[in-house]
Amino acid sequence: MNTWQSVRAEVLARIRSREWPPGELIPTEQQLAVQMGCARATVNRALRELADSGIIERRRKVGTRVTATPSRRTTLEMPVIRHEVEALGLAYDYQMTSYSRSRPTEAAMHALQVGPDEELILIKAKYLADGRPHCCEAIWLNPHALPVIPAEDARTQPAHEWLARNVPLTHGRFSILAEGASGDCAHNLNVQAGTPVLTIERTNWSDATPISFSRQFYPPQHRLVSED
Amino acid sequence: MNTWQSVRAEVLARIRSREWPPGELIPTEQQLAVQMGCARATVNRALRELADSGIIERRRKVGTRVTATPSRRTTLEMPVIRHEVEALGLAYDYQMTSYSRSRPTEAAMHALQVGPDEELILIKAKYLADGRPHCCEAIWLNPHALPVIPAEDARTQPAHEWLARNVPLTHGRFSILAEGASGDCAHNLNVQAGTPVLTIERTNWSDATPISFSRQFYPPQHRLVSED
DNA sequence: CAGTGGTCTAGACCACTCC
DNA sequence: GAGTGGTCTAGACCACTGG
Repeated sequence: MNTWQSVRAEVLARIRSREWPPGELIPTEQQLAVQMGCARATVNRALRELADSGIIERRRKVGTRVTATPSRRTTLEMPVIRHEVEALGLAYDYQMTSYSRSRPTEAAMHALQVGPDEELILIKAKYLADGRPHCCEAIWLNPHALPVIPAEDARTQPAHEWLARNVPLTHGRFSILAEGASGDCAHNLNVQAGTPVLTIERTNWSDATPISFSRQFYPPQHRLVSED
Repeated sequence: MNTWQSVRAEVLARIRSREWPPGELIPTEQQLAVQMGCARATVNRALRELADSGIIERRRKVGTRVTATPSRRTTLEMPVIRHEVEALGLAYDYQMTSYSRSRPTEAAMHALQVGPDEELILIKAKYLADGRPHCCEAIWLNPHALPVIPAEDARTQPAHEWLARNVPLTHGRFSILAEGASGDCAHNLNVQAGTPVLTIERTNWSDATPISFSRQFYPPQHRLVSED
């Protein structure tokens, strides 16, 4: 078969068999197309996939090289929490726990590029699965950069869902870390203060303007899983 | 310009402007090719990229739909620790702290699909950045599934690097979680027992055979970062 | 300048799936 | 059966980059 998948498989096999060892150049697209009896576009598609996976590195004029020390690259899904909970077959519930205008924390200042005296909207909330705490979050919104979310809207739906529907988000940034639960977070997750929690920070941008900065906290048994 | 990037940008703009709202079908490749004045293959390339990002969903005969509630999808790099440390401009060092044959833990049993009485190779090690603990790890290897790594090799290099050079790894599975540092881990990271650590579990496979199961522990200040 | 990958095209056929 | 996306082809030109 002359599918791009079969070309990818063949190239992968030769890399794994050390016929093309790490660090070495492999044949050009033209040569491979002849060897494999297919069009160059097909070879290109196969090699592009391998390059996206970090298996090979491609440079014009130089050629295609087997990555010497492949850093694993994997695609991580950050699901909407409602889906995450429902996928477990559990009853989903969202509760806003506070809505206020507050001075930013150091991290929020930095993420949203505002000064220490600019008041931001701060919404705290928790997500329940079958009535038990699944996750809690704090999200800062810049009222100068976007329409203000009404408290009533924030009470009934996660701010992220409201954002997705009302603001054209262009890109974002994730940060994953472990930390000890602070008082508020411990209370909402129903664990002792200091319990290790998995924290996911997220900054959302609309073009050049930072829109929101959120921190979501998951109790210790929670895992982010990914395959390749 | 009739590049696939410009087609992607145009489609994205119409989605963001709500001209094509979430859940709706967008025009067919054929129609878009006419509208944008380019070949269908170019439209296909653009839409395939958007589908890979989770922005749209495509089904034969049905068409292309704007994802109703986009779950964020992001690519996470799991770098070789040596590169990670050197990229910070710090001196890298690797130290094996123990090498033994041991009965598997519950997690290792499950990951490597062995019984409770099968002895596995267990290697513990730590990684240093400028002499300070950067990460520590425990890795179980199945001696019945692969050549046994000599203790001398394990002393001088991370087992993962040895594996990459000596076994054809086909795929893997990651799991990211937060937990409290256990005694060994706390000692190696030079923190108090119970300190929150970011744990990355990884199972590597060679075709249908699980080869290795590792757990790497990072101190609280460590972050996994990713952009989209 | 020349060699390599990056992309576009026009057309074709196939694979899947709804009706 | 018919409509949609998935892929292959042969050829062409472009973009980048090393010598």
